[in-house]
Amino acid sequence: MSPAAAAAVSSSSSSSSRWCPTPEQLMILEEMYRGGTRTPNASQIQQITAHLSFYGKIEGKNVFYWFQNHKARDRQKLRRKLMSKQIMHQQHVLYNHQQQQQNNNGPQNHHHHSHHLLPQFSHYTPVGFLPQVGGVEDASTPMVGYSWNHHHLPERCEVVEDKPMARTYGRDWMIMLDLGPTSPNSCSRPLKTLELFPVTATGLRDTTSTN
Amino acid sequence: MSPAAAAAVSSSSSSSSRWCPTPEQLMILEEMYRGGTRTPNASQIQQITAHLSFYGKIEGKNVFYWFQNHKARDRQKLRRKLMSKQIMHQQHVLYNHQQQQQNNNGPQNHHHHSHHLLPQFSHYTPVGFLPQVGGVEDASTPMVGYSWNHHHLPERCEVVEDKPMARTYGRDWMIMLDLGPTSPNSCSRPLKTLELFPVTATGLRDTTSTN
DNA sequence: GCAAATTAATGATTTATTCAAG
DNA sequence: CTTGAATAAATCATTAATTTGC
Repeated sequence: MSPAAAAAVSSSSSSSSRWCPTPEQLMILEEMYRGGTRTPNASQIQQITAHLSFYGKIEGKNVFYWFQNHKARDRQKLRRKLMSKQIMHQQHVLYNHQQQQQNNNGPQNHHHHSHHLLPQFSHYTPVGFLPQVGGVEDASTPMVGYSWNHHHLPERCEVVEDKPMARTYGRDWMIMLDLGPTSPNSCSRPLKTLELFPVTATGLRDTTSTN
Repeated sequence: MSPAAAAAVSSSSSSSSRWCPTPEQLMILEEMYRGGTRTPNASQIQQITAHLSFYGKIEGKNVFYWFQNHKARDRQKLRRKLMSKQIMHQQHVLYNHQQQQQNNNGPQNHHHHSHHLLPQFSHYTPVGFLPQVGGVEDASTPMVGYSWNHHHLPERCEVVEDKPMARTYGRDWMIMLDLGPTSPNSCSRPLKTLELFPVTATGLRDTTSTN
């Protein structure tokens, strides 16, 4: 899996501060996503990474992030869609309301079941969390927030390998890696022998300011 | 809530689903936090983990999570405090208002400089993010939200080494790990030797064996 | 005193937001 | 404008405190 691994690093340029997926990689990822993969666990990510590394430099975190972002933006897109639909609906209602007030005629077969209106136009749509299993894609069916119970998964959900155990908590995990190429800061704190009690964390100040 | 039913997970080894910090570990972590550490990077986390592993089983992710949670809850606490202060202030104003309406006497030296009121009572206090550098602790000084500019750091901030580049994205990263070693438990928790230690304090904490 | 039943803390995950490279 | 990267907020879940009836 190291073939392309070292690719860009030493050779020309790049050192691109961020991963740039090749078309093949992207295709594969999208296919997997379409196939139902949403939150791959550690081993899955490793596999995927290994697989994709054949087409170009890539790391596990890239895959991790890709799925996170894709999922989030998909959901966001969907939310936006629903919201606009909502707003249109409200406007529609409002419109009809005004119309009715202005001229009380015409049955106007508007079928607004007043229920199923979103909680409210709070700046923060409570859309909540959907279980991350099947493809959420279209969701022409509102089911705004609120929990499901399996069945309901829109056709996709084919081979969701994912350990079928209820609540697949990968139970695996990430650990830090990639300790800064060079001494992160002053020398390498002996690290062994643990200078008993650095009671004052002085050395390690964090930062990551303002974000 | 649930009956004691859950307790029966046979294997003595509880396989504690979650890390349980020993008093020593906790002490050290808190000291570091107090010292200013907020979002340690990979290498820092590794060091810390190494350190703490001397007092009991621990993983990098535990340290990572600990800081995340601690920081978040600190912020939350602070936010709550500010909010209640806000509310009290409003109530105070309201109270005075009513008083004034009811009986227009008494100068009531209430010193409410109407400015310095938070943007508004939007359901979502914009308190925002404080830069996580110095000890935020008391914050008797409001400085509600709004950016600082270094200087102002309360005494702590000594050696800020960390790349001084603005917006230090020291982002090194995590990679997946621990793909279930097939027999995760097994291995008897070697506990890294060290086991022999006056782990003392509260003999009950255990954490050792079986877990 | 002591467990079962509640509640409070807090470890672990997921989701939403934000920042900035290209 | 799109999207990789990173952080913060919200949430879930389990353990420790605490309360309560005996």
